[in-house]
Amino acid sequence: MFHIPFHSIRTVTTAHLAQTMTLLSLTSNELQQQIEAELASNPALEMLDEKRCPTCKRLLSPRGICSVCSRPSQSSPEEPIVFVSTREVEYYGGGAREDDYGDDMGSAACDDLPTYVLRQIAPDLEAGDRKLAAYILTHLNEDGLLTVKLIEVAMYFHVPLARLEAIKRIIQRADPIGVGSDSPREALLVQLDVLAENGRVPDLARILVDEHLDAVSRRQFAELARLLHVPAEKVRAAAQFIGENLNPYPGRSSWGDVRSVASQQTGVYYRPDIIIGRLDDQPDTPLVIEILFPMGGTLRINPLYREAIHQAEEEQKGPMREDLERASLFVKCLQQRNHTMQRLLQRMAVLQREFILKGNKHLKSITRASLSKELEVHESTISRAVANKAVQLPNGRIIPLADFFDRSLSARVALKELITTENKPLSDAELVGLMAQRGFSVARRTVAKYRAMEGILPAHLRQSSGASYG
DNA sequence: CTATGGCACGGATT
DNA sequence: AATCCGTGCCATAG
Repeated sequence: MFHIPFHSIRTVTTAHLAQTMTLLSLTSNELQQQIEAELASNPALEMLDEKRCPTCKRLLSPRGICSVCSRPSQSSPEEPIVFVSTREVEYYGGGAREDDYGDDMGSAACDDLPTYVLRQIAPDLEAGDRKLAAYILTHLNEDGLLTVKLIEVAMYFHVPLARLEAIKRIIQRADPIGVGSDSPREALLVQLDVLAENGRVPDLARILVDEHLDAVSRRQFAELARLLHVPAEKVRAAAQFIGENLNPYPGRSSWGDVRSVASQQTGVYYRPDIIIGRLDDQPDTPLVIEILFPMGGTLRINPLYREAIHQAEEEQKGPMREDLERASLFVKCLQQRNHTMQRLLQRMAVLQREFILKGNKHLKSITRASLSKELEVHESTISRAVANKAVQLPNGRIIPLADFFDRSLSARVALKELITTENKPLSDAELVGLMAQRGFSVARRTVAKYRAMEGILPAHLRQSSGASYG
């Protein structure tokens, strides 16, 4: 059964459970819609203005306390700070309706991706440019790449090419970064630019992507090293960086079939629901985990409405009571959801600290079941809480929350390392031995599967990446 | 004969 | 109860 945290046991109805469960599995933008709908249909609910912390701009708790700035004297940096926040949720939710986006979007009732991108960039565009952007966005293929030439669009609309190029540049920097590029190469370059602004990027990466993408994907590191007059090791490192941080097909990062497409699972994802950062961006400080709440302000029951019941006509009282009941249920469910998410992430951050800070290699395989035991909730609660949510890590990467439970990720990373540093192509059977040494006991067949997932060719088709003489 | 990929089964996960 | 994942067996390619 469903475990309720002790302090919130009270009027627990089945409706409560059902609604909490559904709310739990919602993304923050879905939650936003849910809340908006509820707010619109139920007069007993009201949204208080948001109050923000003057120093860090994060949302204050109803009592006016900022979770970050006035945090209790943290005893250890291991303990993460977890809180619900609205920071950085900058939807163009205001006046934007679908019909603002122009009429020429074709019959293709836009997939998620075009609308999603358009929402982000709409505020940055003139009204006229929005139409152009919408047009461009409807000509993306499933990989998120452009299927028309800008020059054609320019002729079609009779606008200068430069204007379209400017729009394209804006699109490319929107969330699945690199979306709207002409080629995987261009997408990668944009991603590199953006990453370079936020952090360090191997200097080789750019030239590799720009001029030698083919060779990189064939893993001809030795030749590249010779060509570029740099150590092979640097080439490998840069190539690895590219593989881990960039995604040549920005569109493929949508939910669902992530793992089936070989080597695409390290993609760029959509808007995060959770942001993990470090306090003041200092190393060795507690992790700050923000569970994004899609709307500013605090949701509560309208006290005036409660008053109004007493003065209402007798036959009105019934329906009004119901409204009130629904409202308080909804608020409770929301609190419940936030509470669960907080506890979940709190625990998760402790368990997977290494992974969060140092990357895939350090992922511990935790199962949802084990976590549910620790937190004393039902397994399905964890499942729902984890489903369909994206986390932004301190290094800026956005991954599905479910990746925290990937049983084989660290094994795959190890495998990739083995292969990229091999001197002669190793057969799957040989890899089994090496993997065992590193603490991964897997079957030969499984090595083959991991290889496939990472998009690594079988041994006999692999270029020797070490010295050409064996 | 060796290295791989396909299919299918069973146990774990959801 | 449905689905996913690791693995064993077998066919096939080199």
